[in-house]
Amino acid sequence: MESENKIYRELKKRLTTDTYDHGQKLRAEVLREEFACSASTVREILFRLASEGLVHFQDQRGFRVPELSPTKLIELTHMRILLECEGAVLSIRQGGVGWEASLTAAHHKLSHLEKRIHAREDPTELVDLWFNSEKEFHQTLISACGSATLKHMHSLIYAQFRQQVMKADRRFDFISINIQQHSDILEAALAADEALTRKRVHDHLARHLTGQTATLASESDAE
Amino acid sequence: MESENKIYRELKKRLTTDTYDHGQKLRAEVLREEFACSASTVREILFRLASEGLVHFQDQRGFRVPELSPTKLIELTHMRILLECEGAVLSIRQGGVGWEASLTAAHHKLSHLEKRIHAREDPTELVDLWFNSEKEFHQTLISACGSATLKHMHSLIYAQFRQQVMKADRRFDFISINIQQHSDILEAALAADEALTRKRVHDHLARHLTGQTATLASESDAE
DNA sequence: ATTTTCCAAATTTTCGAGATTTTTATCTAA
DNA sequence: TTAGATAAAAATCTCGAAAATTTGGAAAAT
Repeated sequence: MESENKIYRELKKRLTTDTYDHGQKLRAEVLREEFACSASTVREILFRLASEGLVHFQDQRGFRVPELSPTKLIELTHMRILLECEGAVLSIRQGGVGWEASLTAAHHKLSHLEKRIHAREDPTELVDLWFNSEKEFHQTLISACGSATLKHMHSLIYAQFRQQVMKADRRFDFISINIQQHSDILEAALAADEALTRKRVHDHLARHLTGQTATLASESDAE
Repeated sequence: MESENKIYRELKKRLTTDTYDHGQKLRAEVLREEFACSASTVREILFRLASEGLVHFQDQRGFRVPELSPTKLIELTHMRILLECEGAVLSIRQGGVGWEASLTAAHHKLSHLEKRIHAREDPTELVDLWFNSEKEFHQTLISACGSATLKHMHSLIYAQFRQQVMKADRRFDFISINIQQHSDILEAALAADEALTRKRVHDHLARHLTGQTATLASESDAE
């Protein structure tokens, strides 16, 4: 009987880091057993995740991991660009030295990790670390925007975005480009160049705007 | 035993149109009785509304209508400006004649209603109609943006915004200014003037950015 | 061979009661 | 009188089982 919040976090993590397949059914009975709690508790958590967009709910037909959707990914990317540009610019204006320090720190950790990934043959073990570091960097970028609402919206969008790309991102085809882009964003932000920051955030995310999901490898065998 | 979705919609309506007071406790037992369903069903719906930000949940302490918060209102207004400007500009680019027609229609209905309100001594009966028309106009404004995600985010923000101002808006102190501003937005949008549309959307919402909630009248007696 | 109908199994949804926690009221001591 | 502790009351949370719905497959009909 784990604490409800623990189960929520564990499920959210699974839903955004490749444990489940897109389209897979989430049977309440199975999860109930796995987490040693009642079906109602699982149901409650699944509803919560459903209204965050991380699981798909259909009346009388239960819960599923949302399908891969190129359209959805493009929309989520647009929203990320909109929110992160706005948040970054506001942070530049209001953040001060404390924000610059934490952004530098977040970038340093991310950069270090990305270089390790780049050097490795098989970076599988580092995937989870990367998910966390990359998220932290982007969250820090907008952390001084002054709006809890904007940050909350961003975290909702980011989680759904992550869910859409969780399979593809595991291969790190883009890692060397990414290292450069993260540095570029840091540079522009520290220089307090608002227009340049916007451009670089946009460019960083632009590769998801094409519609080609780049999902070649393992196919998702639903159910 | 009403259908779950019906209860959800009814509760959402109450939460955004003045039926409840800010800070009021939402006792599961009371609602259970009122809607003739089980406590678990009510609980489920309240959780759903909680993750939309329309009710406040505290572990072991139940659910409440969120408190009035000037800060929150400012943040929500910023988000509305951000989302509506983006959505309107995209709609201008992609909408075509169909969109222009429906925006004109939505404005016509809203305008007609606002003139009736302006003419009346006591517009109380028209409040609910206005809530719907005003919402429809702003939703139509962004309806051709091409992003279901953006529209969904906007509807989340709009509902919370409405909840924050539901008491103050009932008095319609602003109605004559509003009539003009809605016309101005329509005009700029039909002229496909992106910058002007942005400015006018901003100006329309700017009165909520000051922090003065203008809550003089009835005080919210919690509990 | 294909479609339709119907039944049984599996899954989801609702429910009310018992366990746990918070809140309120009362009592005692400083 | 105030503060703290204790007990009673009220509310929330968890749970498993009953009710309702969907799904899968066999039998019947086209």
